[in-house]
Order: sequence, then structure tokens, then C-alpha cells
Amino acid sequence: MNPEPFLKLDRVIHEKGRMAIMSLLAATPEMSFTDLKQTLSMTDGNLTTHIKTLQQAGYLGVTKSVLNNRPLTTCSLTPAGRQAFAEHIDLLETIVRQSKPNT
Amino acid sequence: MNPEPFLKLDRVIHEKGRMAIMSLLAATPEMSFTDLKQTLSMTDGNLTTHIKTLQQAGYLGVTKSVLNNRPLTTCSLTPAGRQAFAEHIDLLETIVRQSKPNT
DNA sequence: GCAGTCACTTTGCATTGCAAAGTAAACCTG
DNA sequence: CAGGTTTACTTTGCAATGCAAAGTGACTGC
Repeated sequence: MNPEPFLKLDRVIHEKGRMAIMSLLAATPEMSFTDLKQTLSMTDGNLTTHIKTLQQAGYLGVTKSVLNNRPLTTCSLTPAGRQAFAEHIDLLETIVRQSKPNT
Repeated sequence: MNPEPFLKLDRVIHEKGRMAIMSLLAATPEMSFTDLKQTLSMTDGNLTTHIKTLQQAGYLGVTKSVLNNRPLTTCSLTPAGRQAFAEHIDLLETIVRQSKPNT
């Protein structure tokens, strides 16, 4: 077993909740706070902190506007985020392959 | 995107270091504290805590003996650990597949 | 005009990850 | 054979994190 892929796993992305956010945004170019919250059944506080973490890492672009007189926070992956996520998935794929030699 | 696999990820296994430990032990039936430490270049403290966490979760069997007049801590997966790890890898595989629809 | 909802943000706490320091036994070494 | 070093861990302390409860502010129905 080669421990390298594990060592390279990006802790910012690796966390459950944030991986889910990144995955959603990889599939759907942009999603609102509320969409993310409902899709992932996360609590509000939990979600804002994860979004903030991803944003500070430069992985997420966040725009705040107003729609129908309500605040609307829209999130999307930055190019850096997209690439970091792709690399993370590659590492996971390596790990999966390493762990299932016979399939 | 289906968020289910993310929600099901076992936090005990998911953490980088512990995933690496579990992977090593899935490939190599038993390893000593020192083996793990060197292979994963972990600090001692970090490793004991992870081992303890995995042990308390019932995923790791830990036996302490003496070899060449030195303490020897030997770790191996329990059946529960093996299964939990296999499930975790399955979930990761699902996530990877979900994230790479076009390959 | 004030109770209630929506869309967040802030705060506080309890849990972790991590490494520095500690422990204990064996082993050189002069 | 006393004193220091190494090996193999464990404990402790702290900083960082995840999480949800409480807070904020704008709107909206009654």
C-alpha cells in the first residue's frame, strides 16, 4: 500500500460536508444557500461556516444579491476550486483502486 | 447529484490518517505501531490517538506484547472494521463515479 | 404595528487533531 | 555499574474545527 495519496488529501475539501458542497457545485454550476441547505439537510450555521471555509480557501465564489425582496447567496466553484476538487477525486479514485485490487 | 453517500460517510474512518491506517491494515493483515508510524510518517502522539479512536469504534484489534525485550503493539482490523472500511470505500467509489460522469 | 417567516450570521461549546513533553524499560559506554 | 541514550509508546495541552442554538435584519401577512 502506498500512503502517498492519503498524505496529499486536501483537508479543506476532505471534510464530509464540504466534499458534498463541492460535488454539488461541480455538477450544478451555481446554487443558492437555501438550495444547498435543503439538498444536504444541513443546519444553517453549519453551512455558512463550510461555505466561508471554502471561500477563504479560494475554492468558492460567493455573490450576495436580493431576489423577490429576499437575500440570495449564490455559490459557485472557482477554477481553483474545480481543479482542487478534480485532484481530490483523483486521489480518492487511487485510494479506492488500491483498496479493491480484485474487481 | 445525490447527497446520500456523503451523509453516510463514517466520520471515524473518513479522517485522512485513520483512512490510511485502515487501508494499510486492509492490505497487510497486521502491523506494529512502529511500522504504521514509519509508513505513514506520523508523529507518535497522533498515531496512538488514531489507533485508540479506531479501537474504541471496534474497528481495530490491538495486542500488546514484547519482542526482543521491547514493547510491541500489533494492530489488525476486526471483522467489523473490515466491513466498515469496505463500505466506506464503496461510498467513495460512488462519489467518485458521481463526480466523473464522462470517463 | 407586531407576530411570524426567511435567509442568513454570530456565538459558544464540545470534540478533535496534533505534537511536545513525559514514562518506562532496555541498551550501550566509559 | 552509574549515567546517558534509544526505543516504543502514552499523556497532556492547546489550537482548530464542526456544529447547532441563539441572534439579526429585512420583509410580509393579519
